[in-house]
Amino acid sequence: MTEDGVTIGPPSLREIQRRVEAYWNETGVVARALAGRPGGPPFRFTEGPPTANGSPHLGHVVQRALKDIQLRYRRMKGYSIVSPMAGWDCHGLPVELQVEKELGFKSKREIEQYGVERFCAACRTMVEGASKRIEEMSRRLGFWLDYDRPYYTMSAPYIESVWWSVKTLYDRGLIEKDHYVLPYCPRCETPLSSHEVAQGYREATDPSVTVRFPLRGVHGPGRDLLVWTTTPWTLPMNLLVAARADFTYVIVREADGREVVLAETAVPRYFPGGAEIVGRLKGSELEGARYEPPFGFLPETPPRFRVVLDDSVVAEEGTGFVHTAPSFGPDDLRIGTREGVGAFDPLDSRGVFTDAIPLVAGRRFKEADPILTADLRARGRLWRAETIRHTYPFCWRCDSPLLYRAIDSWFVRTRQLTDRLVRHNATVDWIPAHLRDGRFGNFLTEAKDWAVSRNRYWGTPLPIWTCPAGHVSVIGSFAELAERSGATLPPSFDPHRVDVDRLPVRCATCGAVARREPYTLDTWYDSGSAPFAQYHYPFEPGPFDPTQPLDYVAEGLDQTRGWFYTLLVLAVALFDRPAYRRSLTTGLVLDETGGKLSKSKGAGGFEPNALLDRVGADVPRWMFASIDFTEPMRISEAVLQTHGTRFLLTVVHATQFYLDTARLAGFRLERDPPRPTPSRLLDRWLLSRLSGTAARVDAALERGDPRPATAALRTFVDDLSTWYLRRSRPRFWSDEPSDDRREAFATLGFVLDRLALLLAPFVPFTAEWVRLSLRGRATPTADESVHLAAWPADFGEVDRTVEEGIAEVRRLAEIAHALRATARVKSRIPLSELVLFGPPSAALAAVGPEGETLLADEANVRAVVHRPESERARHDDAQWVVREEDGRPIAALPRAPTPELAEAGLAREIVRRLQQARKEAGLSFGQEIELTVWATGDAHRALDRRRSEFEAELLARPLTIVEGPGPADAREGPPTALTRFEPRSWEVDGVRFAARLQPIPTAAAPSSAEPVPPVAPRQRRRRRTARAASTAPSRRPGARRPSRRRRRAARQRSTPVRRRPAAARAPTARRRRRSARPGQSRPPARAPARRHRRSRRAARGSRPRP
RNA sequence: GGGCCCAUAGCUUAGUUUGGCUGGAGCACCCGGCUGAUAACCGGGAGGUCGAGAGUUCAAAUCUCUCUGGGCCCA
Repeated sequence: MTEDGVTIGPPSLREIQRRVEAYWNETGVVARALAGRPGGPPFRFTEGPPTANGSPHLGHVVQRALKDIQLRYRRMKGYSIVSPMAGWDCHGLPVELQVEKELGFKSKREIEQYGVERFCAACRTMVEGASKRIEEMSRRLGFWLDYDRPYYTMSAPYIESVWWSVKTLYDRGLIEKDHYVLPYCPRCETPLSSHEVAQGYREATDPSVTVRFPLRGVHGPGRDLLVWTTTPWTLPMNLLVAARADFTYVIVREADGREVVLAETAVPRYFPGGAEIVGRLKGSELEGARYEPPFGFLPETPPRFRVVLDDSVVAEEGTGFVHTAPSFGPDDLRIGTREGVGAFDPLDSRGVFTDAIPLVAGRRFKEADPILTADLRARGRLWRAETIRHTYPFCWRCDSPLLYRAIDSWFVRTRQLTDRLVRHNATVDWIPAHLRDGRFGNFLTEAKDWAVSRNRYWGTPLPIWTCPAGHVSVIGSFAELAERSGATLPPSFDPHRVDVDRLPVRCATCGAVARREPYTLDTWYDSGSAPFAQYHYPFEPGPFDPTQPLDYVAEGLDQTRGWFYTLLVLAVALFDRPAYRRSLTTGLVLDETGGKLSKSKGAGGFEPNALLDRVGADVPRWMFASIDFTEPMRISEAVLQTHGTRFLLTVVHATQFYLDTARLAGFRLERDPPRPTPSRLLDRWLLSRLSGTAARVDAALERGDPRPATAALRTFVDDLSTWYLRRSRPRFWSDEPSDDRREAFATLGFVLDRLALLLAPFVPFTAEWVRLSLRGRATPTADESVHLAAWPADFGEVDRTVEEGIAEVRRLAEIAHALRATARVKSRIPLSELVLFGPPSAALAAVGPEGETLLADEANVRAVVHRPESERARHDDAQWVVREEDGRPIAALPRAPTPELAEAGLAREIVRRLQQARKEAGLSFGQEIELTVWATGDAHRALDRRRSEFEAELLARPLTIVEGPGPADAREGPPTALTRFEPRSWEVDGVRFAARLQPIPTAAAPSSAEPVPPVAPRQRRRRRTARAASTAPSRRPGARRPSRRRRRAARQRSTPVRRRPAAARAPTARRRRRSARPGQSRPPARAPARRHRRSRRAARGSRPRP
């Protein structure tokens, strides 16, 4: 990536995001990608429409990231995405309540006074605003959908398609009106879906009363049934008492001589002190027993107030007799219907008692509890009154206690579909797999009929009309509506309640004016229609194929009861097929403490826009594709770092290393470079690793699960950065355009180019930057985008021999490092040989001398030699450290270097200190210096013999070597801005030396005239330590003495230092020489020193040390 | 009350489908080393009752049962 033709780098992740966004915007890449390649096979997809009623949260981010990964992969594979449309779920109670809140409304009456039309217009405005916010977040996240032509569930064509489906279902007998018990919010004056209810359970205190129901006839008088309830307000509506046929009931004589009847299992709960049992009978013997109703407000016919048998009665709580008020419980209604006693509901739509129950007329339902209880007590009917703590449902939006009541409602007869739902679901590939037969399968078999009507305003009007004679007409299109109403629909026709209800629809059967059923559709019905309704099917030709399920959907776990369910029901009911082939389901996103990220609580630092501002899109994308998203996800800064930042920075810096070195070497990567065929072992190894990684990534994405792919990529990038590059650096620094250097660049360039392709679905910004940077064009065109490139068709071969050989080299290198640690010989000091006992392993032998060279370099030994195990004895412990495993010798290393090697090591040591001193003095990489070194004895000899080497590596012109102890005022430790050019002294392993370095002023680098502040030494560590210190104490209460390192860091912190941005540093003469381009800010690290050293060594015929 | 899922080092996790090597990584920590692409890197160390218990088996992180804790759903 370039800016004004000048390479800058390495950029931050945010900077990468900014540049890539600009490039996409300028070149129109997104539109081209969305248009797809003509003729590609379809990949069927539908965006699950988010409810447009609030601000985006992290839950949106995870699903959008995962969807986008799959879609990008399919696009690169040549599929045509059907459809890439964004979509918005516009209707429903959440939207209405949000608007009510904004308008300050508390009841439906206020809406009607305000005007339904105005109210719906306000809903529309709200939806448009909220959808823009989610759209904006999605765009920033890099989720490429067609946001310019989205589907809205509130649009006229969409609604018409929904109407078509309602009519189709009705014609198939799958939609009916029924009287059914539903959770009902008296404040919102509408039944709620189970999905909505589930969000509102909480602990509540309610009355718990046990009431006497005196028996009549053969079982009475003088004997009472004990009946328990937590809803005394329903007692006036009691019509029956249910008992269970197979329970044993006992008759207990009380102190006053009266007898009560209850289940035997309930006796310990009701008579903890023991009971006088005077009789026993089976529940079945009580069938038909008549009793006095608790209140006398209702007529006794049809035959009410008797004991009936039902299996819903449980032994665990209550008395074994269940108060049955058919309008106020599902079992109650079922029993009441079965027994033909009808139903009775004296509450109005706000849950207030009507005059039918004079005792509590005008009271809200719960307010009746104490009044009715007092009345029962006064009449001697109350056996016991307590309170109980239990979970009770409240309205998830307005917090009113809900009630269960029977209400007229339209149902989709999903129970008629159960077999087909289960059968089609069996073909779905669920990720995670257990959902298929577990939670989702379970839900399918247990699901009740789906109540789809809502007594509300902002929703798809239920297209069902009833005439006074009771004839039902279902209208399935706007044309039909026009025909039946004799009206011409204006172009601006808005198919919501007001416009639709203006039209005088006539009954198809008798011609009378019919009235529309005054309901809106459950908004889940809207979204479940998305696969066909987004295309206005069947009214317009489009890509929707009714025979084909979607290939892929991805949503949160909550959608098993929501969208996944309604999609399936409608797919089965309308098209008799599954709705999707594969479903990826994510767990909940939690904050770092494991708490919910609710909108009301706010999402802290993880609010999507704040997060995107902070770290860009690729970090959360990579994170969500890496962690186990099928379980609840605790998101924290640490997780973000571990699973996001770290990986991306490694990719970026590896790329930047290539860019810097390739530029100086004048290497240019071909566009779409062919796979090189290098001869070097390391290169072949890297290519083989790439091949294996690519195959794994492809298999994982094909399977629809990104996790194995990100795991493989993480390992690969780690291998690339920490092994391949570490072992290959000198090749890239090489001054001569050798075959070796060319192969190194060709290999790394090719691998990074391919890596960009493999990363593109996951981290589109970073991948784009890598790809474009490699091409190095000042103004890249859309054609060059990684997202318009084809997924690699051929992954290349995995070379097992090479991979196993390198694995063996790495294993042996670890042993060699361990031996050095035991011998306490620093890596910097070369040793003569690494001895390997026994014949070379097959893996090592297969990679030949090159493998051993690699091992020798890594171990910093002059040679790797093999000796028979029998020679173990010749490697005595005084001279050697030996690694043994299971009593057999494995490897050995000399305990000390030869004098010659020790001197070479000492020289390295001094160079290393002086390089560090250069850095600490704030000198740029190419700055030439005037250097004076004072040393005595071995150190002086080591220096003196390597004069030219020192000059070259340290850019010391001139270099003065003085035999002597150096200036008395030489300081130890890192310099300050003031002392950085004054003499310093060091002590290394008992050897003292001192040096003074000063920059040589040049026209281009007037360093003494324009002082450069010293670069902070160990800046990284200090920063990290500071951070750790700020967070650690809370985690580690046991106050330990600070480590030596920590104390050292604390000392260093006290030195004020400033760091100058790299770009601000003056260009050097060297850089000017090497590149005609202006403004290059950073030549490759250490390039000058390494180059000189390597070329001289090459001339001498010795290997460069690692 | 019922269903599904999860539990491996301080944190993130591999291994569990199909029982078999001394349970493997990364971060963090300690010691040492290395370091001008990297927020790094390399070696060593410490840290694990594989949530608890029981069972099956020659052998259990893995299979079975029970329990505990957590999550989600249903009621």
